[in-house]
Amino acid sequence: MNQANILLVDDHPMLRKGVAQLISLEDNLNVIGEVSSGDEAITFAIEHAPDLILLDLNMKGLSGIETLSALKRAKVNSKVVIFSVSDSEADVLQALKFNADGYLLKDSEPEELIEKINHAISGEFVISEPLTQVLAKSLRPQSKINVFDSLTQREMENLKLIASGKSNKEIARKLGITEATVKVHNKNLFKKLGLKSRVEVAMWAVEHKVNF
Amino acid sequence: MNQANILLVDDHPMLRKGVAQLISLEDNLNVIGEVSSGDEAITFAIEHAPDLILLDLNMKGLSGIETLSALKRAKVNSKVVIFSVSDSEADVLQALKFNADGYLLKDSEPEELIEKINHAISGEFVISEPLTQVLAKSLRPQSKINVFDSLTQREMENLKLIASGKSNKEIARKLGITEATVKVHNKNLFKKLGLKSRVEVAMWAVEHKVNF
DNA sequence: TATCAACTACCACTAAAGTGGTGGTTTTGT
DNA sequence: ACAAAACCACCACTTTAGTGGTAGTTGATA
Repeated sequence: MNQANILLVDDHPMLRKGVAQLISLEDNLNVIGEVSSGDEAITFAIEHAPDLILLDLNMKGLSGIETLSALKRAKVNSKVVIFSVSDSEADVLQALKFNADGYLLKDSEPEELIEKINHAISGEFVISEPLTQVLAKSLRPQSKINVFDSLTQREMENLKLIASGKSNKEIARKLGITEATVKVHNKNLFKKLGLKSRVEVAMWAVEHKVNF
Repeated sequence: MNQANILLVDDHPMLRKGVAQLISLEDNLNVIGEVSSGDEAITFAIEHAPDLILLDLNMKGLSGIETLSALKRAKVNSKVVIFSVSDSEADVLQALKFNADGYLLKDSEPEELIEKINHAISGEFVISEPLTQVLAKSLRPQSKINVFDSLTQREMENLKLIASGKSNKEIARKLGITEATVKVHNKNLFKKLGLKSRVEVAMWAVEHKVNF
């Protein structure tokens, strides 16, 4: 690849100029477009198929995430790297969920930014280093302090076994009690967690990162 | 805190010496113990309650993860930071799952190691920078190429709704078809995925990072 | 000691989930 | 053009899940 074509999407013209300026200093990178909204980004991307799209998160109109999602749905082949001020867990996770090809912070050092952009173009997933903590945190088990230890031993066991896809009959066999009793524990479990089916219990377990 | 007390756990004496040497150069860090197995680590930790435990993953006898799990179960208050050569996704994720307080690579630069150890002692979760990619990857949706698009539109919709905890009746209403038909789609869905209950389907969806 | 909470167990009943078999429409390959 | 395959829809029927109520045992607490 000679030059990689880049599209900038951000509703702050000044910031676009700054980034464009920075990128234009690299002779293997080329800004082929600057737009200020998600709609424009989608139109432009479909037409010009840039190699990489640097996408702001907080825009008027279509949000960055919506734009990302739309781009992916439209099967645009461009790499899409989020470029945001936000280091909030929710934003980062949502970007990952919708298959962003990277997430860079606006306060990155210019050199780092250029370096990561190059990596992204060559197909690597990139993310600003300070976000490492955020990612790790979202993968670690939760506090477990509240609802969690209001559960009895049996209820806890049922919780885990339900989340493992076991039927009441199997649970009964495994715990050496009757199926009727298993159902009672389930009933109590549901009430404590405010849920109404074993599927919800299973998803609750995932949500709260229960080890089963 | 004047000096932080550190326990080294690794079955390579040479490596322990090296790390101990490095740490002893810092006057706020103090190696109070070196052991070569998980069992010893647990005994020592309970007795001396070190501030931080640097724990190797690949040991003879109790594995690092087993040791970690045992330490946490024993309610040892020490921070436990994994210190390993492995950058494999499985190892990192397992460490997180069992509530490690950090994961550092053995090929880290000495300065970085010291820095991260200090952060860990002050309660921060630490992780070597190269592992960022690993974490991000594990949070991103999967390839989706295989089993995934062998599913029909309806089956896909059912999959998502089941994982959202919806009942067949609710799904039927939402899709504007009868409950009987929903059940048929479920049946086919189960067969294609090789599962036998909606709970398994829900967990499968989580496993494969389906967006629902 | 009286009481409360957890665990166990059983029953009867309702609701929901899952299975086998039918048929009709659209898509695909020959 | 036509058969095969894939998809969607429905019903009847069986199995599993969930609810309400009763009750005996144990261990902790007031």
